[in-house]
Amino acid sequence: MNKPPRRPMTLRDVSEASGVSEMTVSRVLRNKGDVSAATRVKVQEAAKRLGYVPNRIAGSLASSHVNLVAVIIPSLKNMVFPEVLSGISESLDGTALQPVFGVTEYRPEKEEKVLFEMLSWRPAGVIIAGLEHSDPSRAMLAQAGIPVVEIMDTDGEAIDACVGISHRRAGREMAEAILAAGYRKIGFMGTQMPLDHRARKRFEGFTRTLAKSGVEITDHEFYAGGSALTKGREMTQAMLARHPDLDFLYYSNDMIGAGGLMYLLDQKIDVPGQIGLAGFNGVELLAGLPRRLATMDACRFEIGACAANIIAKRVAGEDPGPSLVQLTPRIDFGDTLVRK
Amino acid sequence: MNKPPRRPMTLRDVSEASGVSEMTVSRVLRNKGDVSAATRVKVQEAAKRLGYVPNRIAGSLASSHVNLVAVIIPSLKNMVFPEVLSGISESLDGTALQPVFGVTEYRPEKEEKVLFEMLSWRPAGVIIAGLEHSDPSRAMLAQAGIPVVEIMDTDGEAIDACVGISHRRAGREMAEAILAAGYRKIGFMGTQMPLDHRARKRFEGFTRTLAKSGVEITDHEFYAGGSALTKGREMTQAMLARHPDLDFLYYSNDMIGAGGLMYLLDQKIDVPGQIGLAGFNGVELLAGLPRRLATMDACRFEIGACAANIIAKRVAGEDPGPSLVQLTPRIDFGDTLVRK
DNA sequence: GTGAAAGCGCTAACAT
DNA sequence: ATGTTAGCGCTTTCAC
Repeated sequence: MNKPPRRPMTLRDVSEASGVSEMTVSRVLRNKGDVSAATRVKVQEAAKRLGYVPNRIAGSLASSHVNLVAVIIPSLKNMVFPEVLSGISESLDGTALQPVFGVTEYRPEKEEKVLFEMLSWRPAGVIIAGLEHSDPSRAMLAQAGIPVVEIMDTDGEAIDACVGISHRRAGREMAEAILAAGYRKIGFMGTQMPLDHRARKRFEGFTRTLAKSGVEITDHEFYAGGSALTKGREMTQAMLARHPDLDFLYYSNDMIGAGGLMYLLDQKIDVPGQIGLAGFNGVELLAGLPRRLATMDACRFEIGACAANIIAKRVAGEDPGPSLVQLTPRIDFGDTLVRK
Repeated sequence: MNKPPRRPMTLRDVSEASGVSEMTVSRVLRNKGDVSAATRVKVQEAAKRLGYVPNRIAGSLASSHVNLVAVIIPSLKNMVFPEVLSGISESLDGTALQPVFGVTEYRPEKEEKVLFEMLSWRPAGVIIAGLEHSDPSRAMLAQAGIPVVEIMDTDGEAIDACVGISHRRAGREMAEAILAAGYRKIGFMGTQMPLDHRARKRFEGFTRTLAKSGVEITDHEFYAGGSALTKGREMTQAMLARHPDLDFLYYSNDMIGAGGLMYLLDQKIDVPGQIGLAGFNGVELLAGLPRRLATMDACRFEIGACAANIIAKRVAGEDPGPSLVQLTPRIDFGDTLVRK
């Protein structure tokens, strides 16, 4: 039985074990340059036998190439972001690039910290949620000299590239659909998140469009914490108690919308006859509900995949295509938003 | 307007800008060693003005200290894992350590690749889901000379430390509860995942315990892909069509369980009078459903937090506590598993 | 309290 | 096809 070596293994160990120079070992392990088949085999065997794991820290320092892509998102608790990550992960799968994730909790200071931390590893690119960043954050991104893709939102000024949807437009289109369907007494429910700029923009797009038609939302409520489904239930109940004459409820996400839907069905309220409903995100989950909630897909997976693709292309020196990719989600009317 | 420098900034730039030696600049930036207040201020100002971001690749190579913790999980699509990540992330928040995530898609080869990739960054520790790994993976982990915490499952042989629950026991306890409640004609539904060892162990614990009481499951079905809620619906419908006399349905996760519950409620079937139901995971989501599905908490957040804690303690040289932490989830009977 | 020298483990560039 | 040399940007160690 060999004890595991205390000193981590180096190229030199493989070199000695195989009787081949460090340089050639390095070449074999990276499939770079011409190496004779015989040497190649000798080296590979030695490396495998020893269980050699290269030290990328040294490698990256020497080559000034890093195969990391920094990905910065607000949260992991909202399924939206894991889905974006999946898109990134899958899109990067064929390449040598590797995603590294950081979470900001919707806090600009935390974003700054995480960004600094990640940039200190000199990643090959950055994918970051949103267009709103502190000045130091923007400065860091601009200075980094690497591709930066801001994702999820296109309403604003991008530093470099941008992939997402217009949340103002999403709010606007939902408002238009609701008005077109004949609803007029409208309530809004959303998360209490001053720093969730995308939710804010949807809300703004929504209320402004209503205003243009002379409609003002009758009631609105914002929540924080707790199970979204439960909150949707509770808020819906409370809002209808305050305004029994409401004929439409727009929810800033599908989860609370689903909660509201469940409540209304429990109460035997006619949906969408008496009250119409809509959410946002197009979460796959909802497909199994008794009635399909109207919603709008946020293109989460696609956004991740496309952003990663831009980074990969740029790193490879290929043409990454346009630096602004605006996806245009369509309304899914489901069963809860229909002409009265 | 200054153009962003093409050559990334180094300590030397800060040194020159501040008139202080590189060495002292380094000390200031790391709060190490004695530096006069005057010099400290000079350096900090220069660093800030220039927007200097240290190069941790060089730093880590020189110091052979890396502040990364590798976290390896099967998937991001199942909310369970983002929750574990949140636990890790929060637990590491006070420390200098930073989590780095890799996804295996439940495939041992991919796990091996991801592990190799991550170990090549010489992380300070590894947190990895499950106890089942390929021989090369186990060898890498054992050789790495860093703390390794295997999480989520305690049924097996850990390489180093282990934090999780016993899924066999979870299956067993659920079986016992179901039998105690008087149910006898039992159906099982789960994911078609030969490589999801935890689901497999729950199933084994479940069926073995039933067998001890002379009960064999009447029917079972495994699904792959699609919306879990929808699948739960469909499978439940199909299974009841095959066996209308079933009196209990055990689902390997809460999502398909919720789908089943919705179907049964739609059909006006008496739950839990005619049929009892149980899921697994304790997903917060379900709190808003019309009836609370019986379930068992998988302690996801807690597992992540505890694992991260062990790594942090070990890295800090403190006592990490016992190397096997077995959490014991209790059954939440909800409204769907009650004595008949 | 500060600085100079050496070297972390690897790879680019240049031999041979 | 293989080896040699220099150095990536920082920190450790030791000197002052």
